[in-house]
Amino acid sequence: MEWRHLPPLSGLRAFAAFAETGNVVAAGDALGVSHAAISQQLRSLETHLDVALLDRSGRSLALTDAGVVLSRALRSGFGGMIEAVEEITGLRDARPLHISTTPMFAVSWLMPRLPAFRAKYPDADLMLDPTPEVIALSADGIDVAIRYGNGNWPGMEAHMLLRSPMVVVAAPALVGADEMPSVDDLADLPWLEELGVSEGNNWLRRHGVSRGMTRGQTKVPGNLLLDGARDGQGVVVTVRAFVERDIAAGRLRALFTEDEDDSFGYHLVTRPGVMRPALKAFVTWIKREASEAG
Amino acid sequence: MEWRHLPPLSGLRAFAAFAETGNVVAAGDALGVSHAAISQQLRSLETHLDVALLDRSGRSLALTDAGVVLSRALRSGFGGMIEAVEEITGLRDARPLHISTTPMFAVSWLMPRLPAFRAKYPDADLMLDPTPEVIALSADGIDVAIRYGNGNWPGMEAHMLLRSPMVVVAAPALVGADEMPSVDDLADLPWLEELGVSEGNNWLRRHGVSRGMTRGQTKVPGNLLLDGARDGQGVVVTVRAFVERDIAAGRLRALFTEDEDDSFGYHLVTRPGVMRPALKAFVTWIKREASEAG
DNA sequence: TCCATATCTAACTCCAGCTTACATAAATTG
DNA sequence: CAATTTATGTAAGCTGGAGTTAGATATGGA
Repeated sequence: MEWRHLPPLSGLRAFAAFAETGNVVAAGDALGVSHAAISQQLRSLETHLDVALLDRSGRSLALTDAGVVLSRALRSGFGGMIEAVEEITGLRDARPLHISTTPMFAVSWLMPRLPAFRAKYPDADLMLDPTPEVIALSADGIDVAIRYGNGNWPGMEAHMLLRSPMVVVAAPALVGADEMPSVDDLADLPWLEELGVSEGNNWLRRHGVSRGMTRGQTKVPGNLLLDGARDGQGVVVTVRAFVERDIAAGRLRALFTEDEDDSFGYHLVTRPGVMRPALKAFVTWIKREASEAG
Repeated sequence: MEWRHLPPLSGLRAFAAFAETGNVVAAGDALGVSHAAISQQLRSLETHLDVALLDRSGRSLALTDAGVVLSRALRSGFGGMIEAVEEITGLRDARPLHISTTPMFAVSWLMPRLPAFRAKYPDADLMLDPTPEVIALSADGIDVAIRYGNGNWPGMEAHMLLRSPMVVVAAPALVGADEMPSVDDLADLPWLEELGVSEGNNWLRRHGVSRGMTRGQTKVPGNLLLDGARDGQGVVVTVRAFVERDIAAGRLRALFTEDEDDSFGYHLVTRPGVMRPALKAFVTWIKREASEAG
């Protein structure tokens, strides 16, 4: 280990806290010190490394490219350390299982099944983080994440829970029951989008759709998205499995189904390594639950 | 990030250095401080966490289970930080590519091919670490490892270079040219083993052989192993691909070939993420080299 | 232009973390 | 079994890193 290359650790800690919070005051709060302390540490770290980590134009600080690289390493580095400390001091056992998922999956799949888990493992405490952003598992104390994708998360282990393509749907009230609207028609219709990052928005971005159609978009909270679609308030991009029954019942029409390889779907994403008992129980349970549902 | 759970960083650093070196004096040298400083840091870390990290019975310190857990997290945590710092300060580009491999593979496969790489990329500096122990790539600044296994390294990306089972071989001079020796006969023959951890020793351990046959073992440096086998000095466990020609020419006889699934072989093991240019060149080159050889 | 909201700087304080020197304890050896 | 070697532990004092407070400075928006 090349310890000589390791800068003063307090500077790294301050920088990591700043990168996490985005401003020096909040970083100071996070570490329990004053904002001036953070400011000094940031400056001394930059002079020590002789690398610009922060872009000081403007009244707030932004990370440079080098700063982003460093902050990522620090986030996972300190995160792993904190995790290990929690592990050996027993803080981790006492803490509830943190499950990160998207609002869409939480509402449509996970929450209806949770009572069964609670019944089977009454001792396990769960904590759902329905945060749509992709996060580094170890840094935030997340035990397991459930994400839509093709199973390729570098450094992570993924297990398919629900195989399903993306689909564009709308209520017959909006697009009519018979004729298939053309692409141009779709662009003229109102669209409902989920707030923030979500499966649907990722799909739109991947297909470069969002740029072309700035008009007629309505941002709604994820849990209201499907209700809005059924209600004819707009066109929605979502995961097919969640609207299968609506389509069958005629409440929604599938306007376009993504014909990707069938590796896309919701995956259980965990870190390699040993799992604590509560996590193991949850993972085993959800895998069985998924295989029975599929 | 739960910064409250992070102990004083100097204590963690001292502990990591101690875990790496195994004694307080060497740890002090590594960090450029006195042994007393390490000793104090270790003690204060233990009292801070209220967890026994060190077993103080005997005159030297040993890690407890909790200590091992923590040290692993620290090793990879600090390692990643150092790596990121080297990255953004440009120290990394200047440094030669570090390739960790086993002596067996280095001698039998890699080194004969290296001149071709040098000819193609004269600017790239290489550094072979023929260390048999499995190491954490990021902590020691290793860019890529080449290891025998089934491709399952959690958190790593593995690419098959040379598919081959293990085989037990000996010279006809030792076991005769015709009759196949029985298992009991084998136990009576002298065995050559590589020093330290190696593919062959791992195989022996996996099969529980080493315990039963303490007599007649000779430990030799890896590069002399095959010469000794051809010379009739003992029975050797090795990777079949390296003795294929010796077997065909009658210099060695295959006494037993492992009939495992064909996922076993030498793999190129890298960390997920972006590679620096020199590494990318090497990886591309060695993959092509391997596919042409196979 | 003024105000709110940021970050930066200066001066001062203090204790974490270091060094040196000595103590202690366990293996090793004659 | 005492002497020696080789570890780690402890004490005491020094010093600079890391923090605080208070005030300066810069930017963006009303």
